Amino acid sequence: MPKFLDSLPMILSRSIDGIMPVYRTLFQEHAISDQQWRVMRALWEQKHLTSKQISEITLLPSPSLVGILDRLEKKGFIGRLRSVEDRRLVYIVPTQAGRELQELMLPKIEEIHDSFMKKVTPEEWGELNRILDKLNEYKTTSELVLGNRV
Amino acid sequence: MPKFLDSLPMILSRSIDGIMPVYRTLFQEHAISDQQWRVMRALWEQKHLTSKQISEITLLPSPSLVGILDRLEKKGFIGRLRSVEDRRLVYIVPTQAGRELQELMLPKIEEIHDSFMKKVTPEEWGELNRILDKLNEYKTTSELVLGNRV
DNA sequence: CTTTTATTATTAATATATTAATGATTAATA
DNA sequence: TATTAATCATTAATATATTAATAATAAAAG
Repeated sequence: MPKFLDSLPMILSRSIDGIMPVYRTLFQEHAISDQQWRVMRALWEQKHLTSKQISEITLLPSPSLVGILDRLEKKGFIGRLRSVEDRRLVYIVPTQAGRELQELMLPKIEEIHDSFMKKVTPEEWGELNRILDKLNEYKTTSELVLGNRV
Repeated sequence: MPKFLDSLPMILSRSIDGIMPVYRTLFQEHAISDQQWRVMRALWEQKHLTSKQISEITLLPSPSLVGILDRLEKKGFIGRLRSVEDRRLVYIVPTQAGRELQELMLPKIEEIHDSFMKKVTPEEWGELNRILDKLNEYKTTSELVLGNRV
């Protein structure tokens, strides 16, 4: 009988609840939210992205993204550009102020990341990734055939 | 230079995004939310709890809890009882319908839990918990003295 | 005993998540 | 080509998260 607090959703939630405040201190210094930073961070690695691509990269749901992008646009960190080849697409691009924010924040984000990496060995970090991947693997064909439900 | 997608918040978010839908199918069959189930589940293990205790156990923030409890009360799954010894406290108790819901859902929740447990070895499960705990350990005194920021 | 401080649940304001639906546009098909 | 189906961004409605504040009550301090 697994205890509630030891269930998979709870151990992951506790972990996130412990980790995010460390980042959030930095976010608050720049008056942006977790989600808003996720978008800016995604734009760092690939200069311009459609709304849908951002959703896939950041894991932020499309309907939420509309408001998040609205607020980033209002703050002057991004711009929206309607595509001419496919008029359904909207390209999101960082503004000058957006790029400055990225360059200001990214080093500190990496500092925080490093501070977490120092808490575990590289082997442990690899194990963590591998185990989480295993937990998220889809059921195999044989399991399906045997009628096992998830 | 750690890639955005390999950062700690992102790997945990991806994991949760992969795991919760499995539970959510069950939740939807009973027309309750993740959070509403968390509260009912907490009440299973300890028959009556104050709002604050529920918040600590479920990791749900107190202000959110007010609405969550409102909706559970409206659905007839819980009741609120003002304490007589300390009139600041409100005890939350499952109703008959609430207990029936718990008994209906808990076995299936445990089935889902078991299906996840089958994906990893007991050693891996232990490792996962241990590594997550390590990542959430507070900085040591020596780190603080050395001026290392998190 | 009175004033101050803490605690509990709650409200308020804003941001985000979830699910379903929609308008505009493009791709696929008859 | 005309119609149908698919895609993208968005809206809408409701639920939850975040942060700050508040009313009621209790505990602590003077």
